[in-house]
Amino acid sequence: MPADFALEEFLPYRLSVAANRTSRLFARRYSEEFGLSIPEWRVLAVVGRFGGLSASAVVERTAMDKVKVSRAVRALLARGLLAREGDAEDRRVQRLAMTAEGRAVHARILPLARGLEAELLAGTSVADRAALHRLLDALDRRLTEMGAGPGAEGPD
Amino acid sequence: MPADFALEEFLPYRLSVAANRTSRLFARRYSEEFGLSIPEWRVLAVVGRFGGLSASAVVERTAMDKVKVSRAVRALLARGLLAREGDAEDRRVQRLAMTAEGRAVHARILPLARGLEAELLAGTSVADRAALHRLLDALDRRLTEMGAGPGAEGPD
DNA sequence: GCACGCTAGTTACCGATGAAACCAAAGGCA
DNA sequence: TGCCTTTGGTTTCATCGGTAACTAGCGTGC
Repeated sequence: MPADFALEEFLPYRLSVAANRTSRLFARRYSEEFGLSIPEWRVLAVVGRFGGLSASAVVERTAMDKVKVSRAVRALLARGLLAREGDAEDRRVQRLAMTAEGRAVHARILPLARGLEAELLAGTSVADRAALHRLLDALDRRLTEMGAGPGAEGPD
Repeated sequence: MPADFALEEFLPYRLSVAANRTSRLFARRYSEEFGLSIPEWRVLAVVGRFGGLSASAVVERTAMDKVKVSRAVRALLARGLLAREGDAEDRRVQRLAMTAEGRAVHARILPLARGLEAELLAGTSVADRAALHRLLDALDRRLTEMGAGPGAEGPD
């Protein structure tokens, strides 16, 4: 059994390092400029795209834990970026919608997010980026087959 | 400002999801079969490869927080998988080495780690994997330029 | 009509995490 | 020598995250 194991080439390790450094960098920017945590920004992003979602629909779309979504929603409600309204047909469900202020913040944070992503990918080839997405797709499928629950988050 | 932002194609998000699902899956296995957390296994891995490291050298090699390394080391010492010995030249430094039992566990966990990684990558092309590593390299460099501290970890 | 199980969402609890404070030992440097 | 900064490493503390337990409402079978 070869003992020459190189942690620095081990995929789970590399992924973890890259994801965490990225998360922290983005978290810092979101937080500095908008006072949003990553879960909050994610919820805002999906509600911004698909209006009238329920919290559990957000859970599906973001792959975040339901507790984390619940907390993020509470924070966004408290800050007046989201509003919610009980569903008439199913009284367990609360539908989420952006407020005017929520839309404003969303519109301002989007370019920041896209800009950071572009900066991160600057200098990489289109082919490599395509391969990356293919591989991440494959990984997602594999993880599901291997019985890894959803769950999406590191430190915020 | 297009509002059609697709979170599910946003790189930081995808990275985070993939890394966290992977970490959790691996953590479960390491923990079930060896009672090791991911930080512990990482420390064991680097000490297994480079003997006689100091804790701060481990920090550099693993990109983990020094506090986390400190805790992982303590746990490994307590379980008798590592031993340490003060450096003669610099009395602040404690050099880490594997015990016989540490080597045994290391030897048994390695195939598990490699096997899981292989399973994760099953069905992906060599070219895509190469692209992935290229991209992760580029990302690391970019992150450093963009002022993201090291830091490596999500939930264990 | 009502007992049972299921889903939406929240709360409670506990372990993990990391920033910052801290201690001890080195290393300039005057 | 004495001071001041830096580094190795641990401890503290506030925060975050997830599992599990809980409440409320829906729906099915009988």
